[in-house]
Amino acid sequence: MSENPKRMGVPGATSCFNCQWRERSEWCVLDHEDVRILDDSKSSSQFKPGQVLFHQGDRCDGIYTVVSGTVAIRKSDIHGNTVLVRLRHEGETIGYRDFFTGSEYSTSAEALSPVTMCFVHRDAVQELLTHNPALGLGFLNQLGGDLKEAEEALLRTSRLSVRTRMAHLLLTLKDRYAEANDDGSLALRLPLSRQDIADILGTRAETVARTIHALEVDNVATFSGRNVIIPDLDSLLDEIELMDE
Amino acid sequence: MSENPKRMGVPGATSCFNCQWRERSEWCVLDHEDVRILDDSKSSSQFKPGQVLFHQGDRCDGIYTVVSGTVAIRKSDIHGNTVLVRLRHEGETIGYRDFFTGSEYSTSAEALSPVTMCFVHRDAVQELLTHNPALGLGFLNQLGGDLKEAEEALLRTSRLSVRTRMAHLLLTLKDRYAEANDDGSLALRLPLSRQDIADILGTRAETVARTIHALEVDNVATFSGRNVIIPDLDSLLDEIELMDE
DNA sequence: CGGGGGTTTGAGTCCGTTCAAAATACGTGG
DNA sequence: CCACGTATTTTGAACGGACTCAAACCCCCG
Repeated sequence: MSENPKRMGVPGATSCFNCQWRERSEWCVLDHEDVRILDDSKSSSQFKPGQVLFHQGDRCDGIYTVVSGTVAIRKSDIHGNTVLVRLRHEGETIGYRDFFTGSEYSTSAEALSPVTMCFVHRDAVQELLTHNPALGLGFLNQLGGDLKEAEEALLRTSRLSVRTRMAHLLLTLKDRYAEANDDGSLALRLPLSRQDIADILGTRAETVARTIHALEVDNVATFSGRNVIIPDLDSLLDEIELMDE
Repeated sequence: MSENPKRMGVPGATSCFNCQWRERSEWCVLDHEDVRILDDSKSSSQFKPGQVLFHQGDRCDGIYTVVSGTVAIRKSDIHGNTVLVRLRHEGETIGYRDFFTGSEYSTSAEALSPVTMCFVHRDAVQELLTHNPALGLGFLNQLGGDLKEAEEALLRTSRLSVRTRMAHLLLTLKDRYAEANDDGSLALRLPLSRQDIADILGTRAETVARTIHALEVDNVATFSGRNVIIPDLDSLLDEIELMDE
């Protein structure tokens, strides 16, 4: 988790050449020459929690990659109501859908924690894409994964109860946020408000509160604010059962 | 609609060079040389209504394009329950998501009408992709569009009533299937069973029947089997109203 | 300490589900 | 072409999960 303590250093100090996140992203297919192009055109920046990386409707001029932190992708309707669509974490890319399909962002992005981002301008992306067809395949793969997730979310939302969906959400969040306690239980701090949870589950904040209460009664998970304790992973898994492959 | 009556002719008789569907698909970016590769490796075939093009779990060895007819994409869970995920029509491509993300199909495809398909083997796709980066961009664009649709469907399912979603479905189907009557009303024949409609809307067949009844009472649409008449498009549009951009 | 947003709780209602039965459409063979 | 068996569709009645509106509560921060 921390073989390189300098990864949180000053943004400008990091070159794409030795960026460990690049190795794990779709940018990993680039050769030396192309990495130089990437390095020249990328700019990185930091955001405080609550800060907005871009707004829905803004011109989409390139692609972001999360270097560290958690980013919320939100979508707002005509009434100004805004719903959380998904989360993005370190190593993941942001804004590439709009980059490939339209000229402006169809969502907004907001930092949920202190966040470091890298931005690659559209010209550079375009150039790299023609240089290296494998890069396109990387994005194709990424986009395909997102589509798969969206389709699964659709099935979950229309066939599973809020309680089951809540359990499923906890299960996915634990992979990224949970740490094991000595007694075998799991502890995690949610990056989300109750309203955000409601948005992801496709329900209301009140229902989320009630569902959380129900899970506590059955000792599946204990909530205190954003801190969650899962005493036994198995009982959480039992909540699922009826998922398709 | 019919400047070329021969387009429904024997599959083998059509070359990619003068295929009007190619012009409108992501294959349109290919140059003369690449079209030859495409033409050499493509094979076309016909399917009767109800016939399956491929099963979930089959090896994905290439990409299909619909030349004519309507294809249903279905997903089945472990219990064998199967749900309709989406429809694909002439000019659209099938199976490219699984092609780019995995090695086997995550869905099944079934002909809903007499269907003619073209199949391009993975080797040819791979070759064309490296020849021509623009082809990758085409698929990127396609995939991005699918993702956008899936996200919108997700929001609709979790925030709109079944009735509103039904109206929305009719609206999208009319674009492809409806014909105007002399009295200004629209007539269309649904390619879907009630159960299929229920799957798309994320509800039950019984609820679909009741919703249809309700729409008839309010004179928004009249159903007789799979035949639908929409007396006034405006009253159907009124059912929507609360959609986001 | 006194807001003020996010969260929880309560009570009542409604939409959609469930299970069951009736009705209709459909395909097949006589 | 009709009769029959099966599958789909419709209807009914009862139930229940999630929503709505509203008030109380609790932190967090100034």
